[in-house]
Amino acid sequence: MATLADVARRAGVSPATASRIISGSTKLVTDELRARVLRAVDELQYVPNAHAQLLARAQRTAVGVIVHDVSDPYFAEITRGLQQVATAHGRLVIICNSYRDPARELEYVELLRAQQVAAIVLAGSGYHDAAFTKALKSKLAAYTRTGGRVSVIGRHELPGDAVMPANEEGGYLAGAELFTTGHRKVGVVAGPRVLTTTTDRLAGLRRAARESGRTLPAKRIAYAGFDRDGGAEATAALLDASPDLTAIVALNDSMAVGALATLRERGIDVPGQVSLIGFDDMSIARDVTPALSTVRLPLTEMGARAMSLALDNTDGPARVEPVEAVLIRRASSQPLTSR
Amino acid sequence: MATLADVARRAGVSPATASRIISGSTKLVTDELRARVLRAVDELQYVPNAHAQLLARAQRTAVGVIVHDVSDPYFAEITRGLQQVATAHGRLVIICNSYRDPARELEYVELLRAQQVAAIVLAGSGYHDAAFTKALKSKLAAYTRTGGRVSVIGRHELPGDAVMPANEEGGYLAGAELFTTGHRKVGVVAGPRVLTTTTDRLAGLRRAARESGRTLPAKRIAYAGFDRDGGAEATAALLDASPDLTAIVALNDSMAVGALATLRERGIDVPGQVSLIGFDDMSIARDVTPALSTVRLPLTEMGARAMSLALDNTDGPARVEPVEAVLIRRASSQPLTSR
DNA sequence: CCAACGCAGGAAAACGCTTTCCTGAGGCTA
DNA sequence: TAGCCTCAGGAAAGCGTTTTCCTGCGTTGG
Repeated sequence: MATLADVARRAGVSPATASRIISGSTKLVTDELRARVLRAVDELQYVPNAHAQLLARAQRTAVGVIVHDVSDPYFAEITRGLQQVATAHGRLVIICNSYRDPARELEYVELLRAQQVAAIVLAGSGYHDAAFTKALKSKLAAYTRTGGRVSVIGRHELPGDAVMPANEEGGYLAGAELFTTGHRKVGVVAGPRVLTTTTDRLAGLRRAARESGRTLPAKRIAYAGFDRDGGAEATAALLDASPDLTAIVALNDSMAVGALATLRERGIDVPGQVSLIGFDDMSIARDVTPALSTVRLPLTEMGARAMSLALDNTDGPARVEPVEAVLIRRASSQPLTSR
Repeated sequence: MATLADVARRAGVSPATASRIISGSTKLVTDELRARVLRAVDELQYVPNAHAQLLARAQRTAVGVIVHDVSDPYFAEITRGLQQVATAHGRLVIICNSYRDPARELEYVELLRAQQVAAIVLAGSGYHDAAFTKALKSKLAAYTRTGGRVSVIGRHELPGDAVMPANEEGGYLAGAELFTTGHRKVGVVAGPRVLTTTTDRLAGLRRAARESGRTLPAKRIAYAGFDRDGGAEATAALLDASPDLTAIVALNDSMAVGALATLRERGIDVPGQVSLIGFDDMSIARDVTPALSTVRLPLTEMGARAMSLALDNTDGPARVEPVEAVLIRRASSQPLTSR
């Protein structure tokens, strides 16, 4: 691997001069030397060692992102927004997949700190796990204390700026849509109960039920993995326990797609026999049949805003940016009365 | 930011000893000192500077991956495989999105080289662009010359090991399925013509046509972006140009989903009036209605194998691992004769 | 004609760590 | 008791950059 010293030697200049030319310092250098150095760079195919640079200039440029899984479309969308803003600012982003493992999440905070990132964005849902939250808090605090910036999507209990999707409100919208149009027995296909996303969305559904004088008994809530197969599985469990459901809310669109598969498999017409509402409005929602009613969250924008917060290092109290949820009516749900 | 020196001072030992304890050297150290150092680490919330470590031990540990876009499900799947293997080997992976911009791809090779990655995996399709390919080749050669490893998915003309999906064969399978069951006018919804993936798959389709004594005239091939909206757009163009098509092949599943949307919009029954075959067998293929016939490529496995190749640094000639394509028959296609 | 100044370029310190090499103390054998 | 070996721990030399500070030359102005 060619080093700066090699380049300097070949060009017959000092490393100092070579460095100045290569990394564009403001200091003036003759065109003559400049040309010699650039030629040497070209001939040696020299690329500066980023780690040495980082060590020498005390300037951190990369940013870190911790998500549950980039290949999950939900996070893919968010990540797209994060990337957009980061690249616009000339920042490299390091993406870490925690695969919903709190321990791994903790490790990644260390790793990003070790990488000297300028900011860390936590894009995954929070956990209901006091010990873990405390540990995470302390690690993040240590990081911010040394000048690192933190921003999170959701989970307000952490230090740093936050982008707060209206999960509760979104759950409420979905619930209200069903309960106010005659549905009484509504099942919920829910993600893991340890995730705050799950509980927040559920809380909204409960509020909607309450307002319509209904309830959401435990047997009408099935928890499973936050993906397609989890949705299929939970829906099967739900239908077995309460065959008389007239509507199902899935707590994200992936699960809703799984629900659709199970319903189709059992020959249950959607929305004829059972109405279905998803959550997130991922692009697949338009493409399944029937098209999925869902609660839209502007995922890409959420990512972009979280990164903007992380990169904007003005002091001051932690900022919280709310993000609105809006109900999208499509073909998979209908009033019960219309039967 | 606490440094190793701070820890050493607090523990009353030399930096050498502290380093040995913290990064687990084989050298023996008394339990007494060990305890003091670990306590200091804990109190100071010390995390070693990864860049300084990298500079000191001349040992590269991260690996780089260049894809078109992680949030595209095709690459998300591949990336999942890449990550799995990398994490199993204790490697950090740096993901770079080129967004199908050759210039950016070139830049990222430099960047990864600067980051001293142990290997670079190129997971995006190749381009038909001689100047670019030459530039890329030379940059990669400079990298391998200094001990870096390169592996690519597809595009065999680059140096290094390769995982070669059977794109041509897959195109052939899709084409044969249609041409041998009575379809004569088959349209193609294709990705950008500069991508080798597009041309390889098309070549397979052409071969199938030829074998059945048919052709694939230019007017029955519509090129567009390799995503859902591109598929919708290309399908519209195709139908306008040739209203008498009885089948369409989309060169990936995202485009197929877009095609489905356009067909539905125009009230054209699938597969009643037009048969549709996609490519890749992404999970969405099962979930649209009708379920999509498609050519399956084991994407996650391809990623895993590419990373394995990249990480296995035995010398020798470049290895090429072929990956088979298999036709999956679902509801979106049927023989023409059955009408 | 000399002092002062401007400016191009180099020497060397610093960044935070690892690791080789060295030191000195203790324990063993003869 | 002398000599040697073992072993814990420290000093210091890197790793590849950047950057501060310094040098020495050529200009300029008085």
